[in-house]
Amino acid sequence: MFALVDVNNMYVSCERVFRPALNGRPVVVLSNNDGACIARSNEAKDLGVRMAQPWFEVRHLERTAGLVALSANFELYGDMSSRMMSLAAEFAPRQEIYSIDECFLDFEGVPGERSAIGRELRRKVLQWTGLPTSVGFGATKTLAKLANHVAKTAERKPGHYPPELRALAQRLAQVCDFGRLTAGELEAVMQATEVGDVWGIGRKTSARLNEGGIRTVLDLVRADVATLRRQFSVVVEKTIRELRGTPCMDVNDAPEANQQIMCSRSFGAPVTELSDLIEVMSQFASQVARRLREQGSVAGAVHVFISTSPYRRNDRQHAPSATLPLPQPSADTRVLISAAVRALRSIYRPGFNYAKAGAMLVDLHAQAPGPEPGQGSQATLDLFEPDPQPQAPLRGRAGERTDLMSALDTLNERFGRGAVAVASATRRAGPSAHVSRQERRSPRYTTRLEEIAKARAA
DNA sequence: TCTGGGGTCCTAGGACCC
DNA sequence: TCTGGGGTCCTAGGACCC
Repeated sequence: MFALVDVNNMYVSCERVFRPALNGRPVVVLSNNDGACIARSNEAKDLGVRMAQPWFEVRHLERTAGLVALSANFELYGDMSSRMMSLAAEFAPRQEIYSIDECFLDFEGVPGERSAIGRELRRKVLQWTGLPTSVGFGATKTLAKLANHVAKTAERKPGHYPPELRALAQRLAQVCDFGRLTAGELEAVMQATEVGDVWGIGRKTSARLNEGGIRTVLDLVRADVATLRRQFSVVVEKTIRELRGTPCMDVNDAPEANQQIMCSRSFGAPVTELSDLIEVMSQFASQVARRLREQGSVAGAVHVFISTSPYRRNDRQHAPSATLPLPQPSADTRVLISAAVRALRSIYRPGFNYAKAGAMLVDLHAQAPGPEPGQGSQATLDLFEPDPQPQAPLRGRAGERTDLMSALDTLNERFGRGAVAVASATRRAGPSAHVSRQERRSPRYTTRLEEIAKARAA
C-alpha cells in the first residue's frame, strides 16, 4: 500500500506561513522575470487564473479582485520542502521524494488504520511547518496519486460529485484511502473523475481517448489493454494496469543521479549581442557545473541553445542549438564554460532578438576516482590530446586532498553564490540588459539570517 | 511592452553490423 | 534479370510530470 503526500498549492502555502495576512486572499507566485503564474492559491484558481498564464493577462485582477502576486523564492520553498519531507519520512519505512512538494511513502508492513495515520501525518506537518497537505492511499502509485486527487477535489469542490456521492466525498476529503472503499464506491469515484486527471494521461492522450469514447477513469479501467497499448504506448498500458491494482512501479527511495543537468532562462529584454550571450552562457555553465559536482558526476558533452521569442510575431525567428562532445568527461567549470562558449559561437548569428538561452550537460557518468599524482585516471584518455596534467592538489585545513573546483564550491557555499567565479561568468560593469526582474520576492526567512522574520512587541 | 524552468521515459527511424 | 534478414545502438522528437 502506497501513500502520496502532497502540499496544497506549495509555493503559495510557503509564502502564507510567513505572511498570514495572505490567507483567504487570491495569491499567485510568478516565474523568472515575473513572467507567468507558476502557483496559485485556491482563491486565484477560482478567479480563473490558469497554470503558466502570463502575468500581463491577469494583472488587472490586482486592482479589481485584490490578487496578490509574488516573485518565486525557490530558496525558501526548497528549505520548507526538506522540512516537510523529513517529517513525512517518519511515517513509513521507505520514501520517494518525487518533486519539491510531493512524496510517495511505502506502507508495506506498517500496522494501524491508514486514514488515522494519514490524518496524524497531516496534523504534524501542519503544526511543525505550517504547510497544508493532502494524503492519498492506494494499492499502486497511480492509485495513490488518484486518491490524493480525490482528497483535494472532495475538500475543495464537494459539488463536483453527484449528490449520491456527497457523503462519501466528505469522508475522503484531505485524506483518502482507496483501500477502505467497496468496489462499488471506487467505481463510482472513478466514474466521477475525468480520464485526464490520471497521473500519466496528459492533454494529448486524454483528447485522443475522449475521441475514442473514453472520458472517465472508469472508462479507461474497463478498456482493452492490448488495443490501447497499440494505439498509444506501454506507458498507457502500465497506467491501466496500475489503476486496476497491479503495481508496475515501485517506490524508489535511493534516487539515481540525474542524466542531464540544465540551466536556462528567458531574458528580461531581448539580447542581440554575442558578448552578452557569452556572459549569460558562462553563468549557466558555471551553475550546471556546480550541480554536476554536487552529484559527483562528470559530463561527456555540453549542449547549448539560444532562441528568439515565438511570441514576437514580427521578429525573424531563429532557434539554433549545438552539442559539443568533450575530449574527456569533465566537471571542471573552466572546461565546461569554454566548451559552452565555443558551441555558442558556432550557432550565434547577429541580427536576431534572442529571448532565451540555456546550457545543458549530457552524457553524464559517475566521477571516476580522482587522478592521484603518478597514477592514471580511469577515464578514457584522448589519443590526440596531450596527457592531462592533474591539478596540483591544495591542502585543506584538515589535510584532506582538495582541488581548485572544490575550493571554488566551498567558498561559494560559505560566502554566498557568486563570491568566487570564473571571470567570463562575472557581470561586467554597468547594468546588463538581461538582468531578470524579480520585483516581488519575499525574504528568504529560513535560510538567511539577515532575512529572518522579526517578531515585534507592540 | 509583458508569455517558466527544470526533468523523465518512450518510440521511430537511420546507421551500422554480420 | 535476379539484390536478405536480423540484430544493436544512437538520436531526435514527442509526451508527460511538477
